Amino acid sequence: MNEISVFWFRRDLRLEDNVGLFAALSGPFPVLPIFIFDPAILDKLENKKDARVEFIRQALSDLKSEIQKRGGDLLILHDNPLAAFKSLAQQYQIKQIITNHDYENYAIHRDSAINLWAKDLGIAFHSFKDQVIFEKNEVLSGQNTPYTVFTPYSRKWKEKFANTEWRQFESENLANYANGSFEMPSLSELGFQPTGIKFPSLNFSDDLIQQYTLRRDFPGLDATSHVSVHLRFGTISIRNLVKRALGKSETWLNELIWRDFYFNITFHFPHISQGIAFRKEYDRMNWRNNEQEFVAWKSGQTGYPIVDAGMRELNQTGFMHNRVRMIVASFLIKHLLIDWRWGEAYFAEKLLDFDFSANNGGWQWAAGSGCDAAPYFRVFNPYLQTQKFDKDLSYIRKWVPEFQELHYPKPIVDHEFARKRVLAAYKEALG
DNA sequence: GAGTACTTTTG
DNA sequence: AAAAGTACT
Repeated sequence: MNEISVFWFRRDLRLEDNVGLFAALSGPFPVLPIFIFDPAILDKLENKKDARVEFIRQALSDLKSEIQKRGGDLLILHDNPLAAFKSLAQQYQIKQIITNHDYENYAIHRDSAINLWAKDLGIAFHSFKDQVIFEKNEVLSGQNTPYTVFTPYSRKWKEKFANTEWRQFESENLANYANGSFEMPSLSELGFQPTGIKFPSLNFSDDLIQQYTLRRDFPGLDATSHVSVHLRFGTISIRNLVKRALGKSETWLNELIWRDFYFNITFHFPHISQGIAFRKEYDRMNWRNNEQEFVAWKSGQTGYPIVDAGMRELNQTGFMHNRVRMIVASFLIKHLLIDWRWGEAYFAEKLLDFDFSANNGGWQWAAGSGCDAAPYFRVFNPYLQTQKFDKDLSYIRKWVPEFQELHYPKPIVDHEFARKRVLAAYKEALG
């Protein structure tokens, strides 16, 4: 049997600047690159029209042809990962398994099971930092504790970044692949159907980064970079993005640092992965959790045009402008008094760029229960938000075409009434 | 232990 | 100006 290294792609679906792939291709054995569609993840997706599965397939198909150009092929499996490795080990003499770190709860357990199995067979298992700039205990406070406030974290991050030597991992220039030729599973074989959703194209230029601070808050402008979906699946490298941000926009760089920050929070505070609030006392909240109002929110029928526009953008495209994400989150939690986890779950289902850490961080920020969160008594006023950020109503008109100021359905709850109600609810829970 | 600062606000 | 509290140095 042929001796090989297996490189396991997960959230790093690119050849360029891929740390683990570079290590694999630099090693002594030909590399068999694989990707595994995991039924445990796919079966949880209740809606069988899921654009993220299509995005992954497209990215895999691109990867496949790039790898073929370099004399190998990408093996795409649809199986429980441990079972997949067991059967691979019967066909190849696997000398090592190489991959990049994945920090989510499920992934950590999955990887450690495979690591254990490999160890028993004398197969080396190596994993690399690739997805973030700094991980685990690399950025700690003076007390050697993880930061829970963004600004001091970001100061330390920047200091450390400046004092670190950064190299390129030119994995795309290496071609040490094992021979092979494999079929690609079709969408229907994976149990999914086409959605018709188009992916937002990367809107990413030096010009955009430079104007980011001025323009990013206006959802009617196309002024966001849309890198999030590429970061989610690793079709773009975080190191390249940071390099491009340096010296151009502190605000845009900070957004990338927020991403590292939330990954770190997930790593250091595992209770947030069990559905518990970062600040546990916020779980004493007495939510109303009205099902009908939740349906109205999801479908964009709250009678608040800016909220409805955001939810319709999400439903139709799998994307929502960040300013509007804050508005709809605040509305669900504070105006409707619905548990932020319901909103978190709906975003998880719909967002193409869904990432556990960033999504959970964002929702708990809005709920006041998170690290460095908005104070609970800050209740976004949807009318003022519209005044400030969509004054010409261009965003609202785009997503709510029937909108006419005088003939819009009545709000499902009065703003001032809801504001007082939620302040009382928080006081009761926290007092 | 003191002093400073804290993403994205509102009435 | 006010909303509450605490993380960090």
